Amino acid sequence: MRRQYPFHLIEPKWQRAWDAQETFRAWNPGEAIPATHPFAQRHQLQGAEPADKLPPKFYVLDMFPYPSGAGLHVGHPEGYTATDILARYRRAQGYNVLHPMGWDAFGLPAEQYAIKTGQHPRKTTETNIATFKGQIKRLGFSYDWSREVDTTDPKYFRWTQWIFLKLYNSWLNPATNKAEPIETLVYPADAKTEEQKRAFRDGKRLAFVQEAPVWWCADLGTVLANEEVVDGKSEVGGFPVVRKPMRQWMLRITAYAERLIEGLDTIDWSDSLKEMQRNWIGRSEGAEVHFQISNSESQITVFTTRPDTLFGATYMVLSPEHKLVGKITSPEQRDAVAQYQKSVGGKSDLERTELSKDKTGVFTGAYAINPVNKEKIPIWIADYVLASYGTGAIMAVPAHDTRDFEFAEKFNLPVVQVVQPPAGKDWKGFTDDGTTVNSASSEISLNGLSTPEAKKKITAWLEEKGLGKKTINYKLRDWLFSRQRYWGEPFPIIWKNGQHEALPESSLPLLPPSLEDYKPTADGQPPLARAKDWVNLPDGSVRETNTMPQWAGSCWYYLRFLDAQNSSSFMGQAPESYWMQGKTPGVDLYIGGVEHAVLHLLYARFWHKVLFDLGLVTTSEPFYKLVNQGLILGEDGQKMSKSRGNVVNPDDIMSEYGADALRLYEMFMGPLEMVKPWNNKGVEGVYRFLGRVWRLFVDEASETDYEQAEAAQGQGNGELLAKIKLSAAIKDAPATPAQLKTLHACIKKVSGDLDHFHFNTAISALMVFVNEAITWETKPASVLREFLILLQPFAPHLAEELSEKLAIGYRPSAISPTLAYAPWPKFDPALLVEDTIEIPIQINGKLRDKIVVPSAATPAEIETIALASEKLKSFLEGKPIKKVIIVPKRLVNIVV
RNA sequence: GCGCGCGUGGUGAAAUGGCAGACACGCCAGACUUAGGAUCUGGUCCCGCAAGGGGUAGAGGUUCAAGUCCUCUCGCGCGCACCA
Repeated sequence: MRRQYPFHLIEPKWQRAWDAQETFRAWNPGEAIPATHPFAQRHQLQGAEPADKLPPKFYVLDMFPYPSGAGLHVGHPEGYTATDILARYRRAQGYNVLHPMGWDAFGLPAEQYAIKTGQHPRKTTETNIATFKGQIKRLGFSYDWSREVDTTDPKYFRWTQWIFLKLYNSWLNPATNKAEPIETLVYPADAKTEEQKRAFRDGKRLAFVQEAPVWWCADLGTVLANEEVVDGKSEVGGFPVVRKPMRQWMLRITAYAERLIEGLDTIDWSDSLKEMQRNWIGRSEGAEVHFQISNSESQITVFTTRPDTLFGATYMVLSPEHKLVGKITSPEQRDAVAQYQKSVGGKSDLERTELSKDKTGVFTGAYAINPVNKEKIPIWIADYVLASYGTGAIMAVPAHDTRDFEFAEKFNLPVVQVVQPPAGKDWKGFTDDGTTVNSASSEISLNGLSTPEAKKKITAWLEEKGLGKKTINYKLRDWLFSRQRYWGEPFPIIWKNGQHEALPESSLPLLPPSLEDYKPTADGQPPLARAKDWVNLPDGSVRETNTMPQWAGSCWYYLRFLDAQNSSSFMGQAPESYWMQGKTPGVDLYIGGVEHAVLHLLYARFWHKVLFDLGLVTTSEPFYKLVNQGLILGEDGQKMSKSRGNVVNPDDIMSEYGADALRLYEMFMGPLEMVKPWNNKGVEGVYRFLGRVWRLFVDEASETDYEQAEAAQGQGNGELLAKIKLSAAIKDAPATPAQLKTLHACIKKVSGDLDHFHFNTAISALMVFVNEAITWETKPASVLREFLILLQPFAPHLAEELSEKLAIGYRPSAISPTLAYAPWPKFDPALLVEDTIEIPIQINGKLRDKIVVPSAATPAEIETIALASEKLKSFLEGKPIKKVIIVPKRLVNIVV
């Protein structure tokens, strides 16, 4: 396609101008703002101002990217453009806008590249960041680059390590339900020796060490968190994972389960996203019930959400890993049990779930006593009971639980009805609420009670008898926080005589050692273990050789942006309270992919709550409003991937159509949250629109001059832009009422749509304006200037260039260094009022005619005019009018 | 299986319960042109020459009025998935 306008000169020109001026620098309270800065001029600020003299804040954040070697794909600019448009819109409205960008740069690819080539991951990371930054800058986003952060920069991860120490040195006080410094811990009376106290203390820390079965991924050479394992495979790469007991650092996120659920009610996220988090946390209310084992001292405790069905418990099941299995198994069953345990243990979780259609299990030979009716019920082990959930043991009520029912059918175990379903439903396998039956002993009867009533009554009875208690269980597990990798934050921890100990804060940052070889050691030790000089300290203690997961750096980067250069603290109190307090507490708008719904967003909320408890931040939630942009598919409607060959490269699009066209297209495709396919023809469409905007403003003859000069001199001479003159149709003339109406309809629509993130319809409103304005013989400069302010958030380069030309032509004194701080126009409803309006007339809801009435017409007048309509005559003939409905200014409906 | 979301032209999509299809792509016709993958003008939901009729996955319902609200069915997408 022929070049519609010289974006190849315009875009670099304005990007350089913004850089030189630091146009988008956001100012903290107390920072000296140069008088020449457009922000100071717009708000008449005199240098350093306290928070209460600054305009209200607007913090708009992107999920910062992992700078991969592949560079940007078209999905990145989607969210980035949306936030940039809103940043520019709020800036024009007079907000102090914080819009930063940085790099989530620790991660596996750089490390794997290092293993292959020996190149230090630092080098790869720097190269990739440079690539990403170049591409992002080419899009003309209004980021404050003075706040750029890089999670792999020691000046940054120093504070990641520092926050880890805060976690390490804190515990959750159940009395206050808040994290407190570990010093406030009250030791139990039986912890007398320092050793006992230490064990107690280490068991309370929010960062603690656990020897536990973890997901080991041999291909990645590391363990993974539960959340990083999907369908029994690693989320990254899809490699097999196996359960393996290892010593690991854990973070006690489970202590915050309830608050992580409750906090969702205070923030503006989509219902589906909140639901995903709730599901992940997986709260369920129920009861723990203790079952005495027949002929034994031991008890089995189970968790159930249906204590009301206790009378229907006809057997019990332990998970194969349950610690009582060995103890209670009868001699006759010992071989069978051992064999079953072995076969299950050898299975990966993938195999376990894949084979789940068919239930398996083995009888232990032991019996338990049902506490409510004293019946002796057999104890089985089966892998459908998970070791990691609840108590790892269940009471089986086959009549009213699908899984138990399948198991009972297969192994011929008794099925006893205890819930009566509503009429017409079979009680076998009925799992919903009903009426309790067959549930009475000499001590208690639940018969006739509804399921919720029965739950309450039995739970109270169990508590009274000491046989159980009400319990809340969560699916959420503690966060496995260590990785056997090189390219991550080293733990500021040393081991002395087998005990861990924190390094002092003053020793941070703790840098990773340099290595020749980045592979884990042959005996499965993390790569850091290769650096003997680094690991072994003079006093005989050794350093922790695990590193933190990639999530660590992204858990708090939004806080570092508030005060990115601070070298004495992770961030200052004053910037924090200015940027995080406001009409919306926390980040005002956070946009990113839904793939972070349960990982990053849950982890970051958890850290934030700990920091809140410790008084280090002032809001209980980090991200007030969150929007997930929808995935962009390839032109074939399939997910973009190299193997399908349907990947669209933003660089190619920018070379051919310019950054403004790419920005505009990304937003014009459809609603931000929707999944939508790419269509190159669509890019051409918005590109043509930008061309029309260009031609609305410039003089054709002068453009021909420019084109000839460029053809003679070669491309790339920005000076030539000066040859292009403003169109002679643009005059410093008063606007006609019709022109003002067109403008103000556009102002209204664009403003309202931006308030609701309806970028696509806002752009269509801009198109409507241009389609109209291009027909005007005389184009008032004042109207066009207001239009450019509306266009600026979407296509900033073009808007700036045309604004400059307009200023040179008409108000040389008003040449602003940028349009970015020009006040957003206010629409005047009075200008939109029409003298007459056209309203439709319906008969029985069907459109029959349209009439033109004075807009001030009363309902009675409208009715008179409507009934006089010629067209209506044939439809009304012979039919009595029952009713006439008049909606003022909207429509008339005649019911006959 | 459970939960959530969505079904509107040839395509991407618009539409506080009040004129369905704004805006754009594509297509058709025309103008300007040596040329057109540029630009401009007009047309474009379906049936019908027209008058008119039909139409928002399907069936029912509420309403003067339903793409929009309610019930069921079907289809698609996403998430969770032996969580007791």
